[in-house]
Amino acid sequence: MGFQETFRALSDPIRREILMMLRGKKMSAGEIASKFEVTGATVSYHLSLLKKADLVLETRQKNFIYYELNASVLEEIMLWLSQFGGKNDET
Amino acid sequence: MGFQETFRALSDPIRREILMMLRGKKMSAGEIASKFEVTGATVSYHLSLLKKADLVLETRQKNFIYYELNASVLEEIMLWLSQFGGKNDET
DNA sequence: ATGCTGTTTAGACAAACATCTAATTACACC
DNA sequence: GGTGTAATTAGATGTTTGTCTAAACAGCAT
Repeated sequence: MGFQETFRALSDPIRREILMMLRGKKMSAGEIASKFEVTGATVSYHLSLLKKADLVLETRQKNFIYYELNASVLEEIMLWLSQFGGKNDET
Repeated sequence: MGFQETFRALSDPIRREILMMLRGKKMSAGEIASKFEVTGATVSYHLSLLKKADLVLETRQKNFIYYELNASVLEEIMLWLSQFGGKNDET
């Protein structure tokens, strides 16, 4: 919890890419890792940060670990951002 | 430009606080710095990052430098965030 | 030109980050 | 119990970050 962790998590391109992949469907760690050039260990590290920031949820099944998006935190961020003029409020 | 810089800029509590201070009114660098415990040099460093991320604009006047909010980049961020379910789209 | 005030830049440094390789854990299946 | 596959954790390493002190720059006033 906390904006610090959330924004930091969102600051890395790999992590943003992971979140985008996760729109709609769950994916296993290996499946996610296969989409990147970096090692599986590195992707695992990124997943752990996303998990710590509460941006993804994990569920175990067989010996796979599936990740899915948790959009609720992103909505909090949107809410926070909306305090800055939001859009065209004062036409 | 780029989400990397923007999110990174938003990840620091001091920088978020500065942005909130700047809602509505311009403030000089010294005025901003006086609100924090850290040195003026440190605040200057944070301001430079905010400026680089295009989140603030500066205007010089006398020997003061005034900063003001530039909300447009924040709106881009909101737009990017809205791809993640936005709200309660699929009731 | 000299000095004063506001602000930034330079240099140093500890802490945090992203990445790798190697080792370890966690399950399932034979 | 042993083997194999999926994934994480540990340890090492180079880079980036946030902070400080001290120095430099920019204007204005004298």
